[in-house]
Amino acid sequence: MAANNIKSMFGNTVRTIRLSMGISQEELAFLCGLHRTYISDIERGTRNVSLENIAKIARALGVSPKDLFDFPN
Amino acid sequence: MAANNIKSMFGNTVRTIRLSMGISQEELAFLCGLHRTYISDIERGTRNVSLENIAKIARALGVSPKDLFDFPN
DNA sequence: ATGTGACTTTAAGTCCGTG
DNA sequence: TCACGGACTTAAAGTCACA
Repeated sequence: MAANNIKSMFGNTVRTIRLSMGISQEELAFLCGLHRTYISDIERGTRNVSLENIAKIARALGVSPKDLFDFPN
Repeated sequence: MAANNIKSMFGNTVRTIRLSMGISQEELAFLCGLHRTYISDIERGTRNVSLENIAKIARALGVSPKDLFDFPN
């Protein structure tokens, strides 16, 4: 898993925060108002998420959008 | 102009950094490998930019992606 | 040098399912 | 509970002419 692209790094960050909250992908999907398969894809780094969904995910995770980009560049 | 949505805030941040570099939208577009009018749309907050283009823009501006989200939630 | 509406092509995002 | 696929629908990507 080459995690050196923005989609993978974003997905890994989402997964890490979600697991730290102790919730499932389905629960996060519900909190975001997004589809469960979409969250799965995002965490695996296969989706090119756009701004409004980044905001929804950040809100659902209780962080600010920039926290989802807090990986070593 | 509700600047309290993520597209507008992202666009404003891009514009601020671009202007601090003293370059035009056309020059930024060239550095990004994106279209001039697309950059214009982004800065005005009318485009729902996705991860890969966020990465291109950050690279062109010489910042990390999270710097483009450095606004108060 | 930039804003904007219109447009076509591509990919985002949904929803059905399976092991 | 999640990865993954197929088949969709909607929206983003990308381009243009003109103000």
